[in-house]
Amino acid sequence: MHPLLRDYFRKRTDADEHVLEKISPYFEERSFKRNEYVLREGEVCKHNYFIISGCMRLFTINKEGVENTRYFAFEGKFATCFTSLISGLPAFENIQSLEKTTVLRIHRDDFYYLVETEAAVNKVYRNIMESAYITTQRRIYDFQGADSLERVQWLLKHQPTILNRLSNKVVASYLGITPYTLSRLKAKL
Amino acid sequence: MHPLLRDYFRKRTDADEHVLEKISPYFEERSFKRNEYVLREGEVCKHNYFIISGCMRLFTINKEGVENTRYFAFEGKFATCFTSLISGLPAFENIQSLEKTTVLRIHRDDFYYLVETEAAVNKVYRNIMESAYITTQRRIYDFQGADSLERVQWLLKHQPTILNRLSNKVVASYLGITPYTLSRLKAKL
DNA sequence: CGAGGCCTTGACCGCGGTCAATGCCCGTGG
DNA sequence: CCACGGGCATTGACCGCGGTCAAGGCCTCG
Repeated sequence: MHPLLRDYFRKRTDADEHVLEKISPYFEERSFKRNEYVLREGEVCKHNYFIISGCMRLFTINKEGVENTRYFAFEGKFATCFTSLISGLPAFENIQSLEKTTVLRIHRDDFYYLVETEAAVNKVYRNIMESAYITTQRRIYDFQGADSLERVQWLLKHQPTILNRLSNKVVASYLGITPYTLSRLKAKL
Repeated sequence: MHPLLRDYFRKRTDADEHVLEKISPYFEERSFKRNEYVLREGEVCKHNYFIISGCMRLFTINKEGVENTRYFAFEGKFATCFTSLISGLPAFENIQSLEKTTVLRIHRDDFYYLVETEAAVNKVYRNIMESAYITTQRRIYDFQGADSLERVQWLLKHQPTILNRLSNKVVASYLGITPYTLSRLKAKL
């Protein structure tokens, strides 16, 4: 089992080496180029991706073509479109790699099989869902009523590396403002 | 076990009568008056509430005193502050009954004990978290970039009863607009 | 070297928030 | 039974934030 994934399980469960080796074969390594689409809106999401290196984003595109980024996943995090993975319905979200990215992916059928049969995976899954829920709620809470300046300051406080690592366009779509406004605000600071 | 709660488990698990009767004693009945606070920001949320009759809302108040309602729970739904229940940390959200409300509540310690030991409760919990996550994501998606008129139309389409059952003030805080704007838009339709 | 993509910056303006005034509904108490 | 008061809904006037559009510059890559 890859050391990053081993760490992930070790931090969240008491799974022993035997269990980890049992889980390991269900994951397979894949690579994506910079800006490659991993999942497109309308497709059914078949995999859960654990990121070894690089970065992905989960985002939607509304009917006017405006992008809204929900989530950035960096090394050592899972990324998938849960709304599709859970339901088996077509996704309304896209997943895109923002850098050259290497992942371990697990098929949804295998994943949910393990959730049902392996306590460690059940626990990790619960932990992922809980974290995703809390993070989402927290972000809504922090952004509600916040103007554009406050949103940028929020990012500086909570995820400052993002501002340097990723393009203005992508960051702006995360903050719910336009790249123009973001550019003006960066100039001020 | 109360028939509404029994239905809830029956729809989501294959738990038999024996299991349901084992779970049942962990729930206790409570009532709340109209507009009573069930949980205040800063308190730790100790219970998960299953609503038998009436209605509650989960909401935050930002530093300017503006309310933001996340979730309405009606009969036959669970309501709690998960961000606090999961972490054991003080809530940044409030829970308030909007009508005279009767609930079955279960203590967080009992609840997580059952999540660990009873497959049916584990499954129900997963189901709740998944639904909460999907609902939140869906709402963000539908609201992103939507102007005030589109938000009201969204509510008419998805939860039309809310517009009659609850006050403008509360509905507006759910839609992320002011009661003034909501009032103007209702006049138009 | 040219094309395309992104960043920057200025000018414009419209949506919706804010504030204030008024009216309505309803519960409470004299 | 009526008078009073508080809370909410309604509506008009105002205006500011931030979105839109356009132009220009820079960088990268083929």
